[in-house]
Amino acid sequence: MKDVATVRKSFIELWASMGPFWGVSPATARVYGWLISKKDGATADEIMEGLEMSRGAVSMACRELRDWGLVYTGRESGSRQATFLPETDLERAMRNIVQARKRREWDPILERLREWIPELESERSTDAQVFLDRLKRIEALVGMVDNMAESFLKGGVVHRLGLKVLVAAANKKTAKRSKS
Amino acid sequence: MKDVATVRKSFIELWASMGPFWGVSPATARVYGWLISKKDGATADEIMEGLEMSRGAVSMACRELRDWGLVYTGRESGSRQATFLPETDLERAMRNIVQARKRREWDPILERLREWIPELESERSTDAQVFLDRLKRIEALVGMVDNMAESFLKGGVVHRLGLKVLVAAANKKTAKRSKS
DNA sequence: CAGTACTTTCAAAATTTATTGAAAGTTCAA
DNA sequence: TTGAACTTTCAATAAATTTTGAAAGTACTG
Repeated sequence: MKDVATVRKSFIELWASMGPFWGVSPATARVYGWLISKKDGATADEIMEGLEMSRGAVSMACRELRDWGLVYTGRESGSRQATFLPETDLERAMRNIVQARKRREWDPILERLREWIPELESERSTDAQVFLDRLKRIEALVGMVDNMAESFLKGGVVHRLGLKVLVAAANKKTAKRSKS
Repeated sequence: MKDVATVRKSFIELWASMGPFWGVSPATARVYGWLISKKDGATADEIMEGLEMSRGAVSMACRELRDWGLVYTGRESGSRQATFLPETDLERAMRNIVQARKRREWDPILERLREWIPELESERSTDAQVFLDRLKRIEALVGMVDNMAESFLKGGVVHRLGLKVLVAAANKKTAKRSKS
């Protein structure tokens, strides 16, 4: 039986290692993980102490988290010190991240792909035609993922769609099992 | 009107910048992008020349791409030199990557989350209870994404699901427009 | 089986990215 | 308005990652 502190520590490290995947540095992710694992919000000083980070690092991390909509800044009355509160609705957190990254990274990609296709249309060489064909396929695939992301952002697709997929997957498994 | 060489160059740089997102280094992604943009496969020397990379770098990149199932090694008869051919079915390429990353990164995460939950069940403090509750929510969300990935890997969900989503999104848009 | 053509490895160098902490900036109670 | 309390910034430093190329390894040909 492990105690809360041990699990918390492991959890925070796991969360930190997932940071780069979501587009934030490990230190930033660590702060979010730490906040999630605590009952109440925390001040910069508490975070500093809890994670052994410098004041500057905590400040940077919290600002980034606020930009992502993963942390809110509260203010205890009678104090000047800001209190940081994590977004605990993880689905909303996920949506925030997906939305921001889509805008920053995905949309420009799609735009550039769509720019290039007409530019190659008039080229005659086989080489150009093969390249054009591949660009079109890439555009189609990227566009589709884009549409899925769009739907996800426009409301709880996670619920509507996730359930459908779950059921479909379950049915498939059963079907396969009964065959063999 | 831009020529093929210009578009190719831009495309390769875009592809390189997407590399880290998929889990490969920019140099590795650059090689794949270059291969996709060419009609035929290429030898290590041709890649070296085309991308101004060292022999070692090309060798590393191609090995990594082969590990991911994104490049096949052919051998021209009468020559000792290996020819590298890209996987041009991008949906399959995507599936290869998703599968590999899921196994390497996602599955261990889920496993650890599921390990921690029972360890906290017996803790009494409010702090532990709040943390436990959040872990459970995370587990549910991660588990759901996992199921979706699973379905995607088990066959052309991209087609089945992607179309549904597309249609749903289109319907929604229409509905909204007719309201306002 | 020896020679040559090609490939892979890996330690060192270069580059990129993340972190720190001291200084500048901001806010608020009095 | 002032000064203390707190926050942010950013240049310097540290860490991590990527790239290179020379040396070692492998396999094909005659």
